[in-house]
Amino acid sequence: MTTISVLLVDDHTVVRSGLKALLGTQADIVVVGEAASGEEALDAAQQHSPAVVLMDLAMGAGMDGIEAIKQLRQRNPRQAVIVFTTYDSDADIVRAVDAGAMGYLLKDAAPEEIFAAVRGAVQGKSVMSAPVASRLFQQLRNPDEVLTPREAELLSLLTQGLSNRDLGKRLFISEATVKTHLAHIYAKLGVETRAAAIATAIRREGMR
Amino acid sequence: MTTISVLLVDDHTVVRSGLKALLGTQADIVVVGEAASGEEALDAAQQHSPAVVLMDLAMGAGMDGIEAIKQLRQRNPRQAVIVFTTYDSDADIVRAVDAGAMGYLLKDAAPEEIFAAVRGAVQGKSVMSAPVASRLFQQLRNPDEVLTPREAELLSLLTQGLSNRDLGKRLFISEATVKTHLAHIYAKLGVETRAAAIATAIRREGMR
DNA sequence: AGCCGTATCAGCCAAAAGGTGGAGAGACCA
DNA sequence: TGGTCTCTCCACCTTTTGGCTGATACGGCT
Repeated sequence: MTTISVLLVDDHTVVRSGLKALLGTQADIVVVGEAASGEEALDAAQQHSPAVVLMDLAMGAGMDGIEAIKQLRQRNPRQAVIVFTTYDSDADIVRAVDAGAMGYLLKDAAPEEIFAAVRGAVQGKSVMSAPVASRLFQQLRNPDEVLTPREAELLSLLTQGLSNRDLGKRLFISEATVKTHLAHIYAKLGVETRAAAIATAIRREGMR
Repeated sequence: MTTISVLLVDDHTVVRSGLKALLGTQADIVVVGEAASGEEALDAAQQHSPAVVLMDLAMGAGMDGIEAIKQLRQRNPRQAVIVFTTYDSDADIVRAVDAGAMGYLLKDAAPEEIFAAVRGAVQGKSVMSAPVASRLFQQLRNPDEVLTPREAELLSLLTQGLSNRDLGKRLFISEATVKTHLAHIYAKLGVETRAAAIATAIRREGMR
């Protein structure tokens, strides 16, 4: 039996410690490294070449999880990345899958779920928590309401309270394009104003 | 040296596991029980009579952390409860302290911080994470930044995504008055736009 | 009685946001 | 090849919001 090497990426020491303890009980899984930020994750991945990277999306300052996934995938496409986060936000799921994530687990997942996800990932199988799966399922039924990756990215910045001008600067697009995206976002979220969009995004989409 | 018995309350298996692993490295601290909900916490506390309860505030369904703290304190006032949660929302901090919490730690706290908090708690000392302390300190220094009841009421409606006109109708005041209140709210929250105010209110003030 | 905080309202102006309609480029797929 | 999706951009216009400077009224505190 081949052992599966795993890299843990989470800015919470407690969570890394917990994952290490849980994964340590499995004979075929070995934690080869830990990282507390996106930057550290890239370094650690380079150094240890883990088969699987278990990564939180929200990491305080610096590079966020999505960006880290993109770069990890770019450097080594054979490395499987599993998202391990607290919230099942529609936008995050879309963006993570888009960035190349192989799985999407919630932090309240049972240990068996985590083990199964790690083992599945090395075989090219996607494993996700039930709530995540049901969200994706719902989106399949109403494809008109699914935000595109770009829209999700914009919405995420919108919830920071940025103006259209700032959004444009941040995303390197014109204010006109920002307005176009916003109009689409409003339609998909079923709201009419930026204020309602933010409220909906933070509450329903779990964006924070 | 007396050992300190601790009960862990968190709906995330990974977090409980991590806390157990970290606390297990300390000779004077023993984890005597775990619970995944407020209800379980009350049972476990009855059974194990721990000196300290480390508790998350957000726990899926059922009783929330604040309510659990109140009941724990009511049943055994000598038991110290330390909040161990992800967010440092003003509202949550106030409510937790009000419910009788002895400390307030964030999940990105260093292990040493957690140990110190547990040891401090049995001696009647309050320990809190730096961001939490700085929030409380800030409020003491700048009472000017506390919202008036009317402002809080308006802010609450604002987070529903209402326009100035709608706010006026809802509160039976003119749009001019709404704008005046908003200007004050923006100043107190330290923001410049309605969007940022909503984002701040929902995240920091815990309005939802 | 005078002061301060709170809540109410007005007018004016500049800036931002939203609505409408249109359009081109690139990717992807049938 | 043609259709569809996504992302990008523009112009024009209306509505909304925000900044500023005022004002009145009520209650509590000194």
